[in-house]
Amino acid sequence: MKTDLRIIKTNNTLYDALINLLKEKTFEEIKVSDICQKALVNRSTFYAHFNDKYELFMSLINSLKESLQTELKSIEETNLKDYYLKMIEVFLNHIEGKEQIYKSILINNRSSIIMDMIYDTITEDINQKVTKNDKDVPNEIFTAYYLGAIVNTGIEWFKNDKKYSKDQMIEYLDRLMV
Amino acid sequence: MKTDLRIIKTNNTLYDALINLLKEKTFEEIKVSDICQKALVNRSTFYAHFNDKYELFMSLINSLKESLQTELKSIEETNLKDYYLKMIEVFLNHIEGKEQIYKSILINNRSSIIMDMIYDTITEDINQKVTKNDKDVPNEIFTAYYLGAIVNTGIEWFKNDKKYSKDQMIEYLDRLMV
DNA sequence: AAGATAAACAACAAAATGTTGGATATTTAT
DNA sequence: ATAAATATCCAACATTTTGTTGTTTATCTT
Repeated sequence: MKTDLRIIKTNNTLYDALINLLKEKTFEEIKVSDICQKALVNRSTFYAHFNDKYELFMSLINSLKESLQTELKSIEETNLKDYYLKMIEVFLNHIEGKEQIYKSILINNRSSIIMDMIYDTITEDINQKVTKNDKDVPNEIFTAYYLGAIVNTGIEWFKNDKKYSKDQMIEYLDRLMV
Repeated sequence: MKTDLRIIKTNNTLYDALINLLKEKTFEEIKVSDICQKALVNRSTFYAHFNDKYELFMSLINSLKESLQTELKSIEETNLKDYYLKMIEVFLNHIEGKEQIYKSILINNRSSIIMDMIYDTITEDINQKVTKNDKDVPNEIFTAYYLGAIVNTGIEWFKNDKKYSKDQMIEYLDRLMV
């Protein structure tokens, strides 16, 4: 049994409304009524779908997470170094592909949830595929270090209007990772 | 003209109340009335000091920022590598010193604002002191990379109940930075 | 085309936010 | 130690935002 078109439709317009509002104000400043007004959806309908704005937001974040997860699946390398190099590419492609959404969230809001989401998602993927590192350091530390470096660099690149090309960035990150 | 003791007093109890509430719930879930109730401060008094709970929160974050700034001043190294090694120490000491506050914020809440604050503060300090890096990569990229790595590793260490000693962590980070 | 159901609408209750004026308590400065 | 200054308390109120509900209308599914 497939989902009613009307449901998909209102969900999407609610997502869109939220994304656009995020360009104007902080998430905290956005009221449920703002979202509904922009989405041309009745407030009672909103509550039929989500308990509050956080649920809507998390649902949005979750759809991003699912995309990222799928994209990470393409990485087959289990060797640490190779995995990271591939991952950098997948990651930069990912945020570039969802540019509008990421931009709207990163403009007025602190990188927060998004970074956590990305970080967690990649960590899970790494833990499944890569088992040990060559340096003499515990795995969690190792992962925290390199993921922190790569994700943060990617986000900064993105926030600064992608001053360098994606290929250039991959090049830079490769060089730094040596 | 020094500040009225009463003001300092209520401000402090409001901070304390917020910090303790953060151990129990998300910042979003905390209401102004909750804070006042816990602080034994009248709600109208709260509004005499802060426009909303965000202002209180940001004021708290800001006091953390000021400490960190002061502590970073002790670093005199302008050579990049040396700066980072010193900075790691200052940084880990900083979060360990304010353990209770950082813990309360990091338990139920996403690392977000805190990480941004730390990241921004150290970046400013770096930009004042260190001018160029040896690798063939733009400065912002370089900084984003290493700071992302170090700060993230530090936060993860802290969130996981400091499984390793601080000296051990400094050792690990030194090794990874080579 | 008929039945099912989502969305709109309107009305309401409750929670939380802000604001205000006057009484009370504490602090500062003399 | 006391007077003047002012921060806090208190209580009441207006406003905003959140949630909920029952009915009608529109849209989708089969």
